[in-house]
Amino acid sequence: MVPHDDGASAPPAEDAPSSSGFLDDGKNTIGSQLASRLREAIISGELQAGSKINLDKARKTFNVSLSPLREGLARLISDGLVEFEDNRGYRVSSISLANLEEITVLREELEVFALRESMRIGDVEWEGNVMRALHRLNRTERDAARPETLERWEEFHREFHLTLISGCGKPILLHFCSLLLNLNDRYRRVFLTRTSGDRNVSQEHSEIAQGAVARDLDYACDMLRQHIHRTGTNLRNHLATKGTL
Amino acid sequence: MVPHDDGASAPPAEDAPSSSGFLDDGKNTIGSQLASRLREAIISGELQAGSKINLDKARKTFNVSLSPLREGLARLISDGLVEFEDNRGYRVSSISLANLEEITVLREELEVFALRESMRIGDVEWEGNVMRALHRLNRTERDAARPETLERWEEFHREFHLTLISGCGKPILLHFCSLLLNLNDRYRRVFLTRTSGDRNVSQEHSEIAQGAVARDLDYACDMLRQHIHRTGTNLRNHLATKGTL
DNA sequence: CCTTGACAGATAATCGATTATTTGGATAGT
DNA sequence: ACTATCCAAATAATCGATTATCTGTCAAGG
Repeated sequence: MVPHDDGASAPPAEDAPSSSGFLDDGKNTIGSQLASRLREAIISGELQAGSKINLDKARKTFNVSLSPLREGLARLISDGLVEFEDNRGYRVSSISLANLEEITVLREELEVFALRESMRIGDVEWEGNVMRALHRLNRTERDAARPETLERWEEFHREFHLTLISGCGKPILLHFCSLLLNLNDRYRRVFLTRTSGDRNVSQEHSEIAQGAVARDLDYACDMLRQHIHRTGTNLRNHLATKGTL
Repeated sequence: MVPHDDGASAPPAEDAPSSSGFLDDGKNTIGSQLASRLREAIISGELQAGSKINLDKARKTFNVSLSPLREGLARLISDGLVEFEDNRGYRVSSISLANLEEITVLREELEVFALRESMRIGDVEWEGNVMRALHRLNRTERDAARPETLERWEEFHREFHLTLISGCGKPILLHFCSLLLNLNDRYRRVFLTRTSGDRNVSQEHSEIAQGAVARDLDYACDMLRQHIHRTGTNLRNHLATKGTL
């Protein structure tokens, strides 16, 4: 058995190919790396919603050739972050009130359903993963002044929600939830750099997680639904205020 | 230089299911056309589930270059019909009992939810579309001896189910349902060339549609759920019998 | 002044060739 | 015999250049 160097994500050297590293995991091809970079650029708001993606400029910006660029963009289409039309190219998916509301509603339906299934059939390892994800999340500070803490918090937050439903044994459902989470996170990162004053998000997460491992189906599902709903409401308000739609 | 076309080149405008399409195309690029051809090949079972897709062979089979081939395959990944791994290429998604059951369960959840929403907010035009889709479907014969009737029936059947939920005003949800329908249709086309004897599928569709336009929420949803469930059960039985899984 | 059509620049799609990676099999060492 | 290592064929990824398509502009005709 190979020691699986887990731990914190090692900062990948900018351009260091395989030479000495024997543990080169996932992101091997340029296309894959691009997909990650583009995804981050879109979710973080660096690439504005609705804007056109000029292949030539993108090619120069990222110092890659067309083929891997298209490859990367193709994956973001699967993620719902990029749209495409024949002969007309790619553009960053638009945001809108209706879109946000749909995402929220679908998260309430799907994530809650997945949580229920997880509680129904999840095993002890799942419980452990949930508690770990909760702990890491609540131990991570979220300081709007330091962007790197935001990014880290976002990562752990996403991880927490996915872990929560990871016991459901339904890969397609997990895939759907993952997409919705992606879409939702973009709204939060663009419009919400801090938590609304009247919420204690850490406590909300704790309540959900503890209800989940205690297999208190109705309680946990209700907490999760409210959690999602509150976030949706907050986002809607900020979108209405700041957004120029 | 002109790409020489061997005999297989069919008139590309042939399969125009666009009910209202005065603008003929949409399938402009080679990549788009390939996506359609590959999708049909997979759903119909021509390309066996789980099999590897050799790019070189596929390139020759379809008389295209690598770029559009990858383009087309990328779209099928979005559809869940093809899987991909870095440096290891593409393969047709596997089928399994668990996969079938998940698809069925998710269809029951999502399609029924979408139907309810459609009945709640769908307009008169939606009602009309439903009735038209129902009529076309029930007027189309399904003769296992003539494959072209099967294809046509499948097309109308898919169209019916999508139309039924098209009034819900939720594009992402519709997208999810469309994917699930794709995945489900593959099972049916591989394992069920005719309807189970104890079912009257036309009547089932009629009941759903009429309940829908009558806005009888609970009735229509219940009928749809049963309809999906029965299909799932039938498929499971055939899969257990014929399939070597 | 408005419409129509043609031209040119911009942009996307595709190709053929090249480079990188994986995989299976042969070979050498224990 | 068994394992590890290295090679070569197969396969995927990437590149640079070419071809096809679109889009805006401008001039001619009504």
